[in-house]
Amino acid sequence: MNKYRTHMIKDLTADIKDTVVVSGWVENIRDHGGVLFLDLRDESGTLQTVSNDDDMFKGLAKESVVQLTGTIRKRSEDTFNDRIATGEFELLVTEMEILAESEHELPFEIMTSRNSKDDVRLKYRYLDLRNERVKENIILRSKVLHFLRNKMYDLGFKEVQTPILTASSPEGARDFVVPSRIFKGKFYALPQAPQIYKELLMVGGFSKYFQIAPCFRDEDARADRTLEFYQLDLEMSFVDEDDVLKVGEEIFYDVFTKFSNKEVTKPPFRRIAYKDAMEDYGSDKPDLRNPLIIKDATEVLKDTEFGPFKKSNIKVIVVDDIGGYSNSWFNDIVDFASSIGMPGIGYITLMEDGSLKGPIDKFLSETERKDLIEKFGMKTNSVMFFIANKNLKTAQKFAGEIRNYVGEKCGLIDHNKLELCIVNDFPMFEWKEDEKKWDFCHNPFSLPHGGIEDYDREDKENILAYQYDFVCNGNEMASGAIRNHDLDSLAKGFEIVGYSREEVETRFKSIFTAFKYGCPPHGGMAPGIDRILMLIQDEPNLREVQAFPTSASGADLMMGSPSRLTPEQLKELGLKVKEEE
RNA sequence: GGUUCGUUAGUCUAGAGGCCUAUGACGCCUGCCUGUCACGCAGGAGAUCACGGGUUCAAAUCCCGUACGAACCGCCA
Repeated sequence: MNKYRTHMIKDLTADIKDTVVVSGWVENIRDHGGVLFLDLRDESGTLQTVSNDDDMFKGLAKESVVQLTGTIRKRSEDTFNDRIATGEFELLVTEMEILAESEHELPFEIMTSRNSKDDVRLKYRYLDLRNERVKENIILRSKVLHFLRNKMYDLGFKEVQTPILTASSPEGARDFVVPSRIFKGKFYALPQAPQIYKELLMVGGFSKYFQIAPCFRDEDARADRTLEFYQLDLEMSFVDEDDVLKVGEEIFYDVFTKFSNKEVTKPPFRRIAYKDAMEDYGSDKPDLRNPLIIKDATEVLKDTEFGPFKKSNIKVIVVDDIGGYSNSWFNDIVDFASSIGMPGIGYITLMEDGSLKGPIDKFLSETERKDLIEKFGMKTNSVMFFIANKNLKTAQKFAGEIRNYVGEKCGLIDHNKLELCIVNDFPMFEWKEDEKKWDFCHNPFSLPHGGIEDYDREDKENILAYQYDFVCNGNEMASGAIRNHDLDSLAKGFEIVGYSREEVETRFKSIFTAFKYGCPPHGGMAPGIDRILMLIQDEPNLREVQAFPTSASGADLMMGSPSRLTPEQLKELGLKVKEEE
């Protein structure tokens, strides 16, 4: 191949007769006195090498970079190692050259790096990356990117790159900003998403655009949310909602079936209206692996004497076959409920003799008992949980959390499934009680179902938008919409949340000007690459599928960012920084 | 901004007011060993118990604060 290696380790076979040169890292040395083994690792695999020279590997530290020359020798059958691909042969080393020595003491052992705490791993991420599983995640990421890119080209999309230095946008997440040296006192912003650019591409005549786009949001991170992440951003013109959803279904189905062994939902995915998702699952990202469905018992219990249920929305969840569980089992659920801020959670068990048992029972009338059992299909030994709250949304949200918790606790979740659905028909507006005003529920640029006339409706909470999320196993995987390409309609939507037409035209100048010159109907979506990888690899944390992640607080422990600038740099940028004492 | 949990040799970890001159494993160093493969055996070095303050006769251990880490709420159109 070249002067460093004749083969990558994965390309070695037992029958190679010529002299072999391989290079890589020393994974381990086993000295048996008279016979020594050195495990060599390169990007492609691991190889046992052997020497009978006691001094051959003397003083050599693990993880040093070496070049080994020798010949391939078949192992005797009783010394095969079926744990590595090269386990039926070894390299008899005649010569070793140390290309780069490593410290003898490492921050952690490569083989078990994933057991170390996150901060140590991130500080020495390049060592962590040598770990097989960590490396595998990043290699898989490469494969998925390759696959998605090919897929998009196959589907007739054109890849277009849009600026990273762009303008701060008034809506949405906080922007990361970059000071301009030339325009002192002015700032660029990093894109939260290439939203406006891709719509302008539609105006520019591109009908199928995609980009594997970096997105930046200056908001607090979570296990499934980082400051910067990648989306498969796509937009299409002359399409309706179904056209876009079909593309999304194909992308998700293909990428999951290709890279995961789990059972993947076949298209078409179930469409669930936002309202139904909230009602049945207590979430706009329902985990459909969980068979539990939330029911509404408000009507049945409308005359209840039980204080916490009075004048409340009452949600119930029935779980079969758990009636016999211990008090502490149920107390754990009560503890969970209190940990998420619920005032309490009631439950009743249907006994064999048809009676009900549990803390709530004594507050129920005979009619209520009968109705609850019949209406919600309680069987012997099933338990009904009660989630009550005066605010409907709160009741739904709490019920959704209980549904998730109990579903997992009861082992009802099939972890061998990737269960997809599409939540759509999001409401355009929601009423902000504290501000006493309407606000956009999702994306202000989405098209309302009824067009511009919709905005004249009195029941603004019922105005629905062509807006949709792809959801998998309870994770929001992609978000998208058919956009509103009518200027008057857009302006009217903004009016409802309190912006004058002049204001809107100034704030969204590019869009409002561009749309005056013939904007085709268009829509799109943006699947999250990191979350796709997280699900494929079953990682609990997004950072496991990123090559160089920051800590959850956004600090890069390896690079030391964010960092201070020198006074000279600040001066050149025209910036003054308030010093910490 | 808030809630919860955490921080003990290079790494992971034990520890519940005096049994701590801090446990164990891995790693590291030295020696032995001709077939191991997360080799084995023997020996050795390695920890101001995150930092600052307090309570106490006595603190790794209890309390307060700070820093850092993790999960979550807010936030993320």
